[in-house]
Amino acid sequence: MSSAKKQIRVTQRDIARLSKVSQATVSRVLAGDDRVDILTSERVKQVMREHNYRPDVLARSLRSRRSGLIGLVVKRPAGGLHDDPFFANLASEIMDFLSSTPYHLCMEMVTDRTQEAVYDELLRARRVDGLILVESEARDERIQRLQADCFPFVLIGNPDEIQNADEDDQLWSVDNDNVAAGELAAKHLVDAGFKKIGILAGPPAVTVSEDRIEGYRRAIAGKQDTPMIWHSDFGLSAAKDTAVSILCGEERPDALVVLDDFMAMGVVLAARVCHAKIPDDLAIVSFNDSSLCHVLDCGLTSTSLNIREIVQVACGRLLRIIEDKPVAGERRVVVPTQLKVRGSSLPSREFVKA
Amino acid sequence: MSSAKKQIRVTQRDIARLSKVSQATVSRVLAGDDRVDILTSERVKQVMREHNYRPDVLARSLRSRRSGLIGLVVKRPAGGLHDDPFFANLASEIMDFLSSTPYHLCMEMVTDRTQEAVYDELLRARRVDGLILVESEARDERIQRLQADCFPFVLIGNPDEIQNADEDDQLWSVDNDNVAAGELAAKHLVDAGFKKIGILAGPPAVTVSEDRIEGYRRAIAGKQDTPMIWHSDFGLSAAKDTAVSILCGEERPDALVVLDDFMAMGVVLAARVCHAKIPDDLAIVSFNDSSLCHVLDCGLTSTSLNIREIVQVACGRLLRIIEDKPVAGERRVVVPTQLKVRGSSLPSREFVKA
DNA sequence: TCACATTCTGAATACGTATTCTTGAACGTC
DNA sequence: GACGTTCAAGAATACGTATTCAGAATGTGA
Repeated sequence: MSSAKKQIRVTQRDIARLSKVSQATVSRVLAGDDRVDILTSERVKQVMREHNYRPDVLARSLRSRRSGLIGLVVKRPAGGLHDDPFFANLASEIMDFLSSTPYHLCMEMVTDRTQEAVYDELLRARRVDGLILVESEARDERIQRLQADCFPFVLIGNPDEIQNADEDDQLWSVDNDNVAAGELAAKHLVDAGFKKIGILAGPPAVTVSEDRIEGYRRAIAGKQDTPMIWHSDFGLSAAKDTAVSILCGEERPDALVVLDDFMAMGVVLAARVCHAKIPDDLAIVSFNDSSLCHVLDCGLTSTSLNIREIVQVACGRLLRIIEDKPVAGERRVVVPTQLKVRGSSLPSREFVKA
Repeated sequence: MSSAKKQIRVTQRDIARLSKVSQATVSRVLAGDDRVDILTSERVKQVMREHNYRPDVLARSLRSRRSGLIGLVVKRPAGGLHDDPFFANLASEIMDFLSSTPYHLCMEMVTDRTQEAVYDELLRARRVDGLILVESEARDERIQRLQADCFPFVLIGNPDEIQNADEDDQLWSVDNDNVAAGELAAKHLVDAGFKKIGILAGPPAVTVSEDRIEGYRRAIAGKQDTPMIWHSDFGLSAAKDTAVSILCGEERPDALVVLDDFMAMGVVLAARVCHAKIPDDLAIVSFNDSSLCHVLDCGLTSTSLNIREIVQVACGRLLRIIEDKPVAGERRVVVPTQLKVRGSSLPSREFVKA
């Protein structure tokens, strides 16, 4: 019985009929058009309120050729999204930003296999007005397509490897300077007096790995003879395994730059296994400044990526591009990182070492 | 120059003109209507391919009165979503589920203040076809409204407090049995031989707190004279503070049921501060079975909520409701939980105690 | 009084699709 | 040869809105 209750929609036509005006006038009232008589306007508004009118977003979208949706496509990592606090942060900040705009967030998870279909569905079918692309791997062919289609998008990530030779092609991007961030992190360890500083990076092909390694190289240049570089998959247990073999190895580092907080926790576990005390036997600096940093009792020194600011810039620009307004500033915005120093990089024998 | 490249849309009318048929026929071909001649159909399809045609989701939505979007509204917690792995999991699983359907996920973050507006925008404006509601607090007036409007939704959470007296009102829900989960967790500690088992719950008004406390009570009934119950806000540091005062208090428990993994990590930190060894001085069992469980070197015993299964049921039902198909099974589905036993609840002196 | 600008509003149209209604032809059947 | 029947496909319409165009009413200046 109750399920038979039919959801009847109040349209502008209904409001028009009830206020003895035309549908066009109702539309104008809604748009705040000044050319409509103040009295008429008030009357119509009153009727709208009385009948609880709400414009239909579907019709409006068709007419205006705008869906009001911003797309965020994330690639499904091997073990689900669970372990990646970066995306939770990102999505959270984006929602936060969009909540003060007329736009909404449409989030999609793709695998390599479904990527093509999702692209079609989201862009060509006009489901979203614009796209936020999060790129970790260099040379993504998607970007070429988006540019070719003149589809509004911004890139969160490093465009260097991607940048089209054609200067005319608009590629707006925002990113941290990961080289600088890597340098900052490693330099902090150098300054703290460590002598055998290593870096545990993610897989080699990933831009963020490469960049931070480069920064690390710069920081230790002249301070340390040979760089100590290891790679591991992202995720806690992979990092732990690698870290165990590092700590049991010949050339044990006394400090480690680790590519993210989850991996750092893996290193922490490995250190316990290998009886290395943090920070005295092994100092750690990592990236992301997630809540994991507080899980370590002495606190994990980590690099804040200022995701909030990244999102502000990225979304702000995307909306301007969508609405065809001029975008101010550089093509590529670099958001500064900040090192949050905590116990994991502050050895108690600091002065002894120095 | 390049920005002037105008995105021209290929419509059914274009395809119709080019294949010398009517627009209606093109639509029929697209729908796979058998009443269209096979030769015509092939010809039209060929033209579609040649011109890279894609139906316009906006127009289709207006016509079919379906947006193809599923809404997920999350309340913004005090410190952002970052600390809540539950939502990251949930969103991730939902996206996963929807990726094999024609639906997409529209995620929205609200505060208490913006809740009303979002409800209007999402539902009344027909932006989404259905809603996944995640309810922690009892008696949410939103549910009444959704029911009154006959809007398709499913509830993830316990409907007991919410359930309308009117049996006819459709309220589909899926949830863990948190009483059972609480009982299971506490019983595990009883069986392990602990004598002074406490529970560190979240804020009192929250259903999940109440239910698990109730389960805890049942488990210790007859085994332990007085229940030891504490409340704290969610989040690592709040839990840590509370845990410190617990461990420094008069009646120190030898085992603690903690409401989620993040709070449990807070307890772990507190234990270090108070020189309590885990699990020998303090055993811990918590909930969510997140990746945080592996951050503790001995492993954190935790209760898997089977979020994947919850999402399967919830989304499966929601889609059937939206498409007006009969929904099978109970109004309220209870997804079982599983205790993942790890080191934090396995004292080395287990047999000594027993 | 007439020409003309101004102010408000209604009629008509378009957005791109799905569907209903109608038509035309081909094909028996009586 | 007149009359259903069936099949394929076109014409027309509707979904709910925004916008363009046109018209009525009023006021203004000569």
